[in-house]
Amino acid sequence: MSQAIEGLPDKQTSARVTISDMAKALGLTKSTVSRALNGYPDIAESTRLRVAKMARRLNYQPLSYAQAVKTGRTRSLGLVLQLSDHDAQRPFLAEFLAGLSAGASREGYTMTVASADTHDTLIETFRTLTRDGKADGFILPRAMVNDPRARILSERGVPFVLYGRQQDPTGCAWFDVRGEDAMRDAVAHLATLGHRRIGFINGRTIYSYAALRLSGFKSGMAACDLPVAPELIVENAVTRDDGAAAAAQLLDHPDPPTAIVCAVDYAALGAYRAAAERGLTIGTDLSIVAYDGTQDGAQAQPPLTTFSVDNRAAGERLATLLIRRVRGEALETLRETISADFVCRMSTGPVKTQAHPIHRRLS
Amino acid sequence: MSQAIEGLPDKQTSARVTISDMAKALGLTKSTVSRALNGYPDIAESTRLRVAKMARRLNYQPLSYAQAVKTGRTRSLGLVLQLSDHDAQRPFLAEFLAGLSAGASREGYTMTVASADTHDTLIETFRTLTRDGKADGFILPRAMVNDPRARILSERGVPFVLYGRQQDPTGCAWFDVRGEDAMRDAVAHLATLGHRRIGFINGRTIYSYAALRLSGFKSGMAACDLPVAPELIVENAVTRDDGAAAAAQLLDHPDPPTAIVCAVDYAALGAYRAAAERGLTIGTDLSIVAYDGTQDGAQAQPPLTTFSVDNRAAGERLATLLIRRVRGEALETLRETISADFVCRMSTGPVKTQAHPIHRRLS
DNA sequence: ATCCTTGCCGAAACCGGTTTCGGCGTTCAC
DNA sequence: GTGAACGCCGAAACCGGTTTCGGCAAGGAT
Repeated sequence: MSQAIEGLPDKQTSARVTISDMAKALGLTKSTVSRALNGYPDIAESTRLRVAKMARRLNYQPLSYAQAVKTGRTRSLGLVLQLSDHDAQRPFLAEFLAGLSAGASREGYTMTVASADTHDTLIETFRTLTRDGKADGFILPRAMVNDPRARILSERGVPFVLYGRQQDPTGCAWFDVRGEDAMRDAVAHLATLGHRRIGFINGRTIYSYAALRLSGFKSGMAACDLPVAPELIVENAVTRDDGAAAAAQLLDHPDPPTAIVCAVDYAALGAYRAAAERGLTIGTDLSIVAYDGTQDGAQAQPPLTTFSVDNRAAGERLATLLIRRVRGEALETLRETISADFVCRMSTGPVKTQAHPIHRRLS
Repeated sequence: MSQAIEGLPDKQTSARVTISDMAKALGLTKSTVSRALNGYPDIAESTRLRVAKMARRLNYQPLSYAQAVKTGRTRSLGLVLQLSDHDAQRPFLAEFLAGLSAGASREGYTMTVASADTHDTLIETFRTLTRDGKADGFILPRAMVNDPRARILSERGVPFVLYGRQQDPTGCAWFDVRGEDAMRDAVAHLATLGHRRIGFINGRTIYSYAALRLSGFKSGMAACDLPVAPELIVENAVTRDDGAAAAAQLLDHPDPPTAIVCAVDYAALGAYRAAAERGLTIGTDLSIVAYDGTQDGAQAQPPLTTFSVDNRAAGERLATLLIRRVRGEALETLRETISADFVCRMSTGPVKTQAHPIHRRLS
């Protein structure tokens, strides 16, 4: 099948080194070479070393798809993009993907990515991808509270790692950034600036991060001896428009907050708009802390105080965790979390005592 | 190798249909089945139909990696992300990738993506990816004037398709959006608004799009009988900062432009900043037309008049073109361009006759 | 000395496909 | 009626690996 493509030299000119070449060069059979390379116990340590050395000398690397015929594993990690997420993920993707492929390639793995628009095509994609051995396991970004992807893959016995956590950890490996800690620290930061009436704009509650960040906000309030006002909590805001609407609701309250914690940068950027429409200056009349560390937050006027998450690093960790999972490591050792980095910029400032004179609280 | 992973059912429970199953079900040999499926001429039309029908009934799909052992082709398209592009690509990537994988999966292909940070790792990545049969061909986003990727792949006989064009088309298939037409139309649009002194902020000249867009700008000026002022042309501006600096240079000129065409949305957003610093209102004091159709442009104040490119569609086309290339189609039939869509928003307006009274031209 | 392990490796089957080769039965020309 | 050509399919080799099985030689126990 070496049908030369018109105008191009034959691909086969740079011949690959096969296991038979190795065997010939070593005076062994290919079965021995294979077992030596794969760490079988019935190979003498001395020949194992000889084989390894020769492999390095000849730059031999087994063809993953030739291996796959027998083993069923192809040394590639799957990622299925969900296009319905019109909200976030967009700016993160490049960094995230770079991290994933870096982590994968370090172990000789590659990333295969597919996409799906509807829920049905999503599970169908997982089905065909695993059936056809296109991926040995999957990265599942944006863990949901009841994640259908995790359920399906568990049923089918396909390894996966979540970006995000689950209440019920059975069957799940994961990596996550502790957003709840960030929300707690956000409240603490605002409290030291004198804010006592603090609102919270949460992200989509279908995702598991939302519950965590809300709990972090609440525990932060409790830690500062501040009451949590249910009327100052809005959920499911992830876009600028969402954030503007949510912030409008908070700011139009008879007893409005002097500060808002947002679970998502873009919601905060929407809050900027709502504030501007009401003649409030961010950082003085209204303080805002968000979470994500997007470029747009840094570029905003004023620059957004937020918690930055390193999506590249997350990708790297997820890839290595998944590889370890594929290799059979136990779930318990495959759960990691890290913290987000506080980036203090200009959207937070000391509370303005006379900010809302009419509705001022007497506490 | 069916080592059950702890806590998960065995993957083999959902047994695949192999070509031997097909052969048995049809009372044929697997060689006949294979040739029937692959369109060999020595198979009776009647049996070809029987085989095809059975394949559909049994939902048979040959294992790509099993095929690859013989054919060397694995039905996957490669994409290598260059992390050095800290500028654009970021927001496009999700849409672009979605388009790629959609186009690929329609033909039974998958996308394998890798990343590289330096130039050396870049070519090394291509080398190993092709050597190990991880991809049958490559998508090369952001064509450069002298593209090292195209050179290497041509030498090695590996199929590829450029996103962008080349002056020397030999050996190259491509897809591109005609940015030069957009720049021409941008000038025409500004000219009908009365602008005569128009600046141009170009993108990176290492990329092939820059020369095209510049020529489009110039031909647009010529078509409107406007002189091209070399002092009003700045190149290599792709970020906000770049754009701000470039716009500053133009606006501080003794005879400043009343309108600026930007080859890149983000540069235009930087120009917004430079204009604001000089007390100029975008849309009245200074008109700006850009190109890309980013979200940030739409969100800007005022919303940016720009040319929107459909990166999802581009990805789809690129994938199908590459597949056709891999299948051996001639290069000449594998070159496509489309036009960008003009999105008229608020950053352009009629020229203000007394905009810069002191330096006003007497033309 | 014999028997049984044990360590170590070769032989061969196997995985799921593709591709070459050869041969059978018809059909056609002469 | 015979030979050649052709249409169609089976048999078998092959691709580059993995894995099972068996056997040889050395060493230890008896």
